[in-house]
Amino acid sequence: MENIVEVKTPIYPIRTAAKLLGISVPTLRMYEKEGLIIPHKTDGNQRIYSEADLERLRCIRRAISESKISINGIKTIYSLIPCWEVVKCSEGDRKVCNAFQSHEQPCWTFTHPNTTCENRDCKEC
Amino acid sequence: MENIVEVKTPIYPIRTAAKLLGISVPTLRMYEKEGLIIPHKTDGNQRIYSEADLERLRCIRRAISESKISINGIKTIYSLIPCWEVVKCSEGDRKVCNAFQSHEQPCWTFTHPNTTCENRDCKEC
DNA sequence: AAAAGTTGATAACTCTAAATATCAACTATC
DNA sequence: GATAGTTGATATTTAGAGTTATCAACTTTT
Repeated sequence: MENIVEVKTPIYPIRTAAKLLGISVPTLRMYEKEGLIIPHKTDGNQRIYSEADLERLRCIRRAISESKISINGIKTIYSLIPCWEVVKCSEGDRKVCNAFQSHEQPCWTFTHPNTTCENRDCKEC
Repeated sequence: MENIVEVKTPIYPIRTAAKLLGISVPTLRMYEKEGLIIPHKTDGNQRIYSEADLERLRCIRRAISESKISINGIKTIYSLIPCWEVVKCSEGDRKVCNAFQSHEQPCWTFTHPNTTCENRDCKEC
């Protein structure tokens, strides 16, 4: 448990994260714009990445550079994850869930007003 | 039932299929090489496409041109389809199934020796 | 058996997705 | 308050995926 808390703690500013990943800052911001990652932000609206974020980004990087999967492909793959099976949300929740039927975007890019998922955090590699 | 048989009947030679899809013959052959489609072949090893093949290819075409999903992305998406849930194959079958664990290629690009799937035909859009 | 269409393989081309560079305005740090 | 780093937005570059062209050998059709 200790461990899980630690890897999720936001510590790296964008420049450091970029350096650790071997990519540029604009690229990192672009991944966020595409909805592939959602880092923590400071009160002043600056991004801070956790160790878990970096791991997720390494996974994305591998998909792009090695597996030759396009960003839209990754988005679609993420959107195929049936998060409702993981979360076991209610029938009622599903009816108002925007993510339940789309395959264009990962579930976490949608808003989940008034559902079990409101503050959840999904992922997969 | 009649209908299903009809759409699966191979009728179009490659040139016709290419024209109907608005793409070139080499492209069509490339999709096959990538494992996205497996058309019927004549005794003389020439491809013949069914109406169902064309529909599948239109789906692939949309994924590439409109959704901007790379071919490797499509392959991965196809490989994520849990065919074993559709087919309800046995535990024994799964143990010898090459497709059961990989996410690099669609299940139908693997050989299925001595399993329920031996002569099956999967798809999704 | 001649004409039209096919095969697989290789080489060449064309786009455009992905990455980067650059900017003025803002935030953090010392 | 000055230096370093950030933000979002736009413009530019580039690497290579996707497509097409071309080939001699083969198949189909008439």
